[in-house]
Amino acid sequence: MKIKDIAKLAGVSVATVSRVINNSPKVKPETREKILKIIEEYKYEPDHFAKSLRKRQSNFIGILLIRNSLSTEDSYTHPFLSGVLEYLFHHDLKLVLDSCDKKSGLSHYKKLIKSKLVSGFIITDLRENDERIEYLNSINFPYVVIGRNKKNNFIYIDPDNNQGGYLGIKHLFEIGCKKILYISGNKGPVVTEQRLSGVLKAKNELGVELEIKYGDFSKESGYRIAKSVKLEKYDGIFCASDLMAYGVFNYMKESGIEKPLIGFDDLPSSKILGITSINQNIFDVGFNAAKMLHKLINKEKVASMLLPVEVSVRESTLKFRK
Amino acid sequence: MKIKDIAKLAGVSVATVSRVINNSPKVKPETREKILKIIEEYKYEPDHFAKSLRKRQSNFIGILLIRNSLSTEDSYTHPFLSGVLEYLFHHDLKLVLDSCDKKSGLSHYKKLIKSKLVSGFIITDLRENDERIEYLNSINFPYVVIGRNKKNNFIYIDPDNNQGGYLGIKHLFEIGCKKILYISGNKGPVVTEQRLSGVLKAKNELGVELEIKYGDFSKESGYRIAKSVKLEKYDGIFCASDLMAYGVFNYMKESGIEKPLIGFDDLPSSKILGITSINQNIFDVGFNAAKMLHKLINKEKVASMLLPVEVSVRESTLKFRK
DNA sequence: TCCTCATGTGTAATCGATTACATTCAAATA
DNA sequence: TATTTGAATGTAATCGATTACACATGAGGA
Repeated sequence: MKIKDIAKLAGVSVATVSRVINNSPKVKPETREKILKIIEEYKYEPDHFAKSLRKRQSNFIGILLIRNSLSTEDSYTHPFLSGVLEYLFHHDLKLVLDSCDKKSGLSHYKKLIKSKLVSGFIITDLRENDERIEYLNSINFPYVVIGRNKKNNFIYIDPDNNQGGYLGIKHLFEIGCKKILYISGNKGPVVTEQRLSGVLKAKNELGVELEIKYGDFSKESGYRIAKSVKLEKYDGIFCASDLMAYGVFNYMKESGIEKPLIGFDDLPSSKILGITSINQNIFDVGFNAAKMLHKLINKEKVASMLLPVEVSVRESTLKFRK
Repeated sequence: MKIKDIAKLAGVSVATVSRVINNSPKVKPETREKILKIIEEYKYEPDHFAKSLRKRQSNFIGILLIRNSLSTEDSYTHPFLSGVLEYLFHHDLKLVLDSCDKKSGLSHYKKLIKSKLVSGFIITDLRENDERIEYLNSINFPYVVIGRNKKNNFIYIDPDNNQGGYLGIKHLFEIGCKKILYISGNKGPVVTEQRLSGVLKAKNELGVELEIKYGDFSKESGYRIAKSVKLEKYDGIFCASDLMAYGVFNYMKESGIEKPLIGFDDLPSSKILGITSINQNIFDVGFNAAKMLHKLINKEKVASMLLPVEVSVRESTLKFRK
C-alpha cells in the first residue's frame, strides 16, 4: 500500500494525498475527509525511508552505548532511556541505539552522521579530552552531553552534585550531627569536586565540624576507610557514593557501631538496605536531554541544565532523628 | 558527498561505484582500487535512507519498552540491550528503540511495520493472550519473544527457570540441608510453575523434605511468610525471587535466626547483601535473541531456546557449608 | 575474416514519497 | 463581457542509491 494506491482509491493525485498527510492547508475539506477515511480504512503509513530521503531529514537521534561495559549495578540505563523515549514519543522522533568501542568509537559516530541516519546525538560516558566533542564541535553537529568535564565546551545536562553535597550535610545537621566524616571520591573526576564543594558550603553555612577522607567511589574503599578511622569520633558519615556507603555499612554491622549514614546516587540497593542517599532523577535527565537536543536540531537556543537532586530519607538516618 | 561525486572524481559511472560499494564481483580490480581509495579519502558513506528505499529492505530491528514502567530495581535493561547491540554490531543491523503504552501499544508496532521501518521485533514484557503475538503471527512478521506464556505459540528465548529451581534445592542439599522451605511465587505466572517444577524434581531426586508456601514475588510477602512460619523448623530457605529473599533476610536479621537462604534472579542487591541467588545471564539473552531474530529475518529455521542458569554462591549459604 | 562470448562499464528506470510549478475553474472585479 | 484573482488540484522533477539492460571491447573458435 503506497501513496499512489491511496490516490487511485480516492480519485485524486498523489500530490493531494501527500498534502493531506502533511497537513497542508490548501486542500478542500471534503477532499481531505475522503482521503483521510481511505487512509484510515487501509491503515496506510508512508514509507519511512522514502519520506526521509525526500524531505532530507532524519527524525532519528542516536545514543551509543559503550561495548562490553557491563557494570554489576546498572540502574541508570532503564530510567534514562525511558526518559528519552518519553520525550521522543510525543514529538515524532525516534531513537537509534547503537554501540561502539570506548577507544576508536568516533568512527561509528561519523558513520551515522555521514550516512545521514541521525540528526543529533546524546553523548554518554563523557571523558576528559573527548574526541567526540572535538569532532562534533568542528562540524557543528547537534548534540547534548550527559555530565560535564573540565573543558566543558558543550551543552550538557547534569544532576546538581553541588547541591547534593550540600543537602547531605544539611540533612545530617538537621538530625543533630555536629561532627561529620565526609568520605569523598578520588580527586580527578569533576563530580568529586562538585560534591565536595557543596559539602564545604554547607559546613561553612551551618557551622558543623567536618573531616574529609578520600576514597575512590568503590565499596572496598568505603570499608577500608571506615576501618582505618575511629568511627566513634563522628556522629554522622556522608559518602560521595552509595558503594562507599555500603562499605561503611558493612563495617558498621561487623563492628557493632551505629552512626547516621548517607550515600550518594541512590542505587536500588540503598532502598533495600535502608540507606539514606542523594537521589538524582534519571528519568528527568533523559527526558530533558532529548528535549534540549530537539531544540538544538531545530536551531533553537539551548542552555545547559543542572537538575535538582533530593535526599531519599531512610532508616540509616531516620532512626537517629531527635 | 554522494555517489555521483565519487563517480565523477573516479571518472566512472555511478553504477560502477555502487558495484564497488556492494562488492559486486564484476569490477576490474584496478577500478575497484581506485574507487575505494577515493571513498576512503573523502570518507564517503552511502545515504542510509536512499539505500534502504531502493533495496526495499530495512536493517533495523525494533524493541519497544513499556512507557512509565520504572521499577525501582531494573538491572535487566542494560545487559539485555548490550547483548542485543553486541550481536547487531557485527552484522550491520541497527536497533530502533521506541516506547508504547502497555494497553493499546499494538498500533505502535503496526506503524513501525507499515512504514517499513523495521524488519523484525524483539518482544519484551510478554503477557498472556498477547495481542501483539496474534497480530505478528497473522501477518507472518519476524519476531522473537523474551520469555514464555501459556499459549507459547511463538519462538522464544528464556532462562531455564526449571533448572534454576532444581539447582537451588541441589545447592542447599549439598551444604547439608534436609528440610527445606520453598517460598514460591503466586500461582498464575508461568515462571512460578517452571521454578516449582524444578524444585519438585530436585526434591524427588535427592530425597529432601520440602515444604511449600506461596508468596507473590514481593519483599513484603517474603517477610510475612518468614514471620508466620516457624523458621527454626527448617534448615534452609529457597525463595522464588530475590525480593522475597530480602524479606526473609530482613526478618532473620530482626529475629536473630540464621538459616541458609537462596533467592532467584540475582539482582545487584544480592551481591551487596551477600545473598546466594540463581543467576541468569541477561547479556546472553539479548545476544541470542538478536541472533535468532536475524535468522528469522533471513528466512532461516530457528528453534526456541532455554538458556542455562547458575548458582551465584555467596555468604548466605557459604557460611553454612560443612 | 567473421562470429560468439565473457568481461567490464554505462544508461536509465526505479524505490515512494515531497513539492515547485503548471493548470483548471469559478468567483470577483473592471 | 473580459480580465483578474485565488483556491484546489495535477504533472513531473527530485532526493541518492541500486540494478536491469544495453553496449563496447577484445579473446578465442570456426
